[in-house]
Amino acid sequence: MLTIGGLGKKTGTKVQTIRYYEQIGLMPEPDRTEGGQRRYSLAALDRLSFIRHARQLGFSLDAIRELLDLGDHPDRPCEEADQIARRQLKQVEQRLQRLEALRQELKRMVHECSGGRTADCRVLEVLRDHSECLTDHNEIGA
Amino acid sequence: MLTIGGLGKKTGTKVQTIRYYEQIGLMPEPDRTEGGQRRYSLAALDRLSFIRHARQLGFSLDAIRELLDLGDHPDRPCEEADQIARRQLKQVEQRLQRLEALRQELKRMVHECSGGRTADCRVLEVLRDHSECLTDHNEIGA
DNA sequence: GTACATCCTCTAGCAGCTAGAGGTTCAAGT
DNA sequence: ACTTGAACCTCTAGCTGCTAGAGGATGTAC
Repeated sequence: MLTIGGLGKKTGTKVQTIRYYEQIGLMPEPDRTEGGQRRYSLAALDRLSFIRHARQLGFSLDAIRELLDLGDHPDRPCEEADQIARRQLKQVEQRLQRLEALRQELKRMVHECSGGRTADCRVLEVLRDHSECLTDHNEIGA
Repeated sequence: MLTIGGLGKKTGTKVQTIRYYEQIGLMPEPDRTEGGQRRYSLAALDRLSFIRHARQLGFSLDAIRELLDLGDHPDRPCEEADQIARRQLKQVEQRLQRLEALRQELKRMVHECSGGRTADCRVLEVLRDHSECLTDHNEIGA
């Protein structure tokens, strides 16, 4: 039986975050000691590891919820899980494209700055005038 | 003199967002009609364009605030602006690296899924067991 | 028996918006 | 001059995914 702190250490999760996952129903309510402290089973450790790993791969908490549900029904076809992953992959690829365009733009900005007065700063100039951009970067590249 | 809606259209910004920028002091308080509606000058249009463009390039509102300050002092050296841009470039490059690693992992996951039952789903399996990963993806790739 | 690390709940905050309620103003058409 | 209706106003609350802090209780080791 793990304390919440122990579980946090094993999974690289802050204590508050674990409680937050419980609050939003992503982690089940664990057993408690007589004094009211949480004690976690190995199943909880597995589940949290899954969640954290999926987070690291950029899945949203909603997507993770779906994936966890699917994992609980081993006999259902796995198409859904596959689709969620494909969707995620697509998103990642789109973000990559946008970020790459941003990188180009920023690089150009920085390289053209020769270090004079701000009045002549290419960085500020480019920001002032979108038409100088080589790429369309219409969405935030985050 | 532009209405807030007109300004929004010209810059691709939602009306609420413009008011939000005003609230946090990124946009100055504009003139008002007798009835209390906002009316914007061309200077305001320039400023908002600058802000939106910088946002598209991924700068934080704080960074933008700094950049705007620098733009208001044309005689100061532009090193600072350059540094802000370099910092941003670095961040973008780091994100690109992480996202690329995630893409690999997701691609592998998806390709290995042969479409059976969830019990045998590679997607779920990989998520369950981090040790199957080829890459370290310790931070969220967002 | 006492120290003190860890736990508890609760509330509020972060970025950067976005949406809605409930009401007012402006400009165009008649 | 009057009416319509789109666009404006303020205010509050919500989104994601946590994170931090207050103020107090518990558990464990010595």
